[in-house]
Amino acid sequence: MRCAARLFLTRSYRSVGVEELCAAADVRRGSFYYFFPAKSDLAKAVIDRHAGALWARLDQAAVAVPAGGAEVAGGAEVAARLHAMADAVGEIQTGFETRFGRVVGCPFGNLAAELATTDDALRAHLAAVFAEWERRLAELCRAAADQGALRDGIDPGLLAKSLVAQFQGMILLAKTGRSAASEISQALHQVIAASLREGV
Amino acid sequence: MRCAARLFLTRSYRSVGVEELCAAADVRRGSFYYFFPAKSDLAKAVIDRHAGALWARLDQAAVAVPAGGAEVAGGAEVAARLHAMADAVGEIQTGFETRFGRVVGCPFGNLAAELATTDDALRAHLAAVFAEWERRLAELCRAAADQGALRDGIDPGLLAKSLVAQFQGMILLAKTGRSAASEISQALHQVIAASLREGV
DNA sequence: GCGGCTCTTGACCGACCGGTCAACTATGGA
DNA sequence: TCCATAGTTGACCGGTCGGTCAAGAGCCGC
Repeated sequence: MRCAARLFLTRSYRSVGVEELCAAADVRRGSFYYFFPAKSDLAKAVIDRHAGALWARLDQAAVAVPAGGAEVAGGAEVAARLHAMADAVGEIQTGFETRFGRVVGCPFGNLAAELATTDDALRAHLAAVFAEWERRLAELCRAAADQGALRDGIDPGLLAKSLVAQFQGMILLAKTGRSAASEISQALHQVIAASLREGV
Repeated sequence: MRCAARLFLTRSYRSVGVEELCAAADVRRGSFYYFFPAKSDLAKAVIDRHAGALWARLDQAAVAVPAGGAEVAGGAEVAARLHAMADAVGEIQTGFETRFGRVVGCPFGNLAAELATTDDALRAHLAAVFAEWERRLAELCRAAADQGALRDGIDPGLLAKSLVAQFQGMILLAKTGRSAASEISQALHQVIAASLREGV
């Protein structure tokens, strides 16, 4: 599964055959099919693995923000949490960038773009990951809205979705244009800052 | 080429073989290779076709905005142009949605995600399209900045890239989550509105 | 030693992949 | 009428795809 994660990330799902997958892991072809009914089940397992890592990273980013006493700060804490989330996903990508020498894309986004139209089970599985990601951000955005930290006209739910989209889009552009991973979190910070009221 | 555009869009590059491509166009396999050296050259041609359509649509959106007398409006015109751009790309997607019954993704984004890591020539070709798209938006954003229409701290170049990314990300989420195309332009409008000064 | 279980192995399957090719036909100008 | 050129055709290539399977290996309690 570690090898699969690496190969799917640096190349793509369809471009990596079961043969190559097994060779990389020093496993024989037949053994693979003893544990996985099909190649797509391996992909599902890889997705779950990445998802677990992402939730852990997001949780870690959330607790890293010192809890300011309740809402007295007028949303400063929730704003810091949003920026911390942006940094967290940005750091995951810079990690990939140093490991592989270039931006390789989001594990979910890559698979989603490639397989959403051809494998409905994987599509649904990835949709659930995106939904959970959005839900976590929406919680934060709603909290920001409740504290009056969002500008007029900003819908917290749409902002949450926009942030996931911003990340997915930036990483696609970085991967295609061979640009640096640092741009990704920059763009996220700018969108967040633009959505928050002046001064928070 | 029309058939190829449809099949690449509704499925994916690698999932559609040359055989099927030819069958859909009622062309024999050998004839195809008389005109295209390889399957990837067809993809390149399809990309160019889509790109031409996109530039035409963006130009059309630009002239649709009535030119307010110079910069006296304090950026209202340039703001309208930005929103018109968002509507234009949104309409392209709703067009696809009605044609195919679901959000099928961006012709460039789909191919970029799938092929950026496995076909460097196509990757570079797509990167050029994204760069041109960004350049067109950056022109608008810089004009907005010159007229003082952008909020403090908003970098026009980064905003331009963010808008392309927002579109790419939203469409990926819509495609994966089987949601409506209308969300795409909504998110774009919200990002644009958040980046502009109050009142413009 | 034995039976039963988990796991491994490599040969094998049909289907399909992108791409080639020599032979053929249709067309249009001289 | 003849020829050159443009375009067509379907058989064919080696390679790879995801997936199957019967046989066997290692290990366990008994």
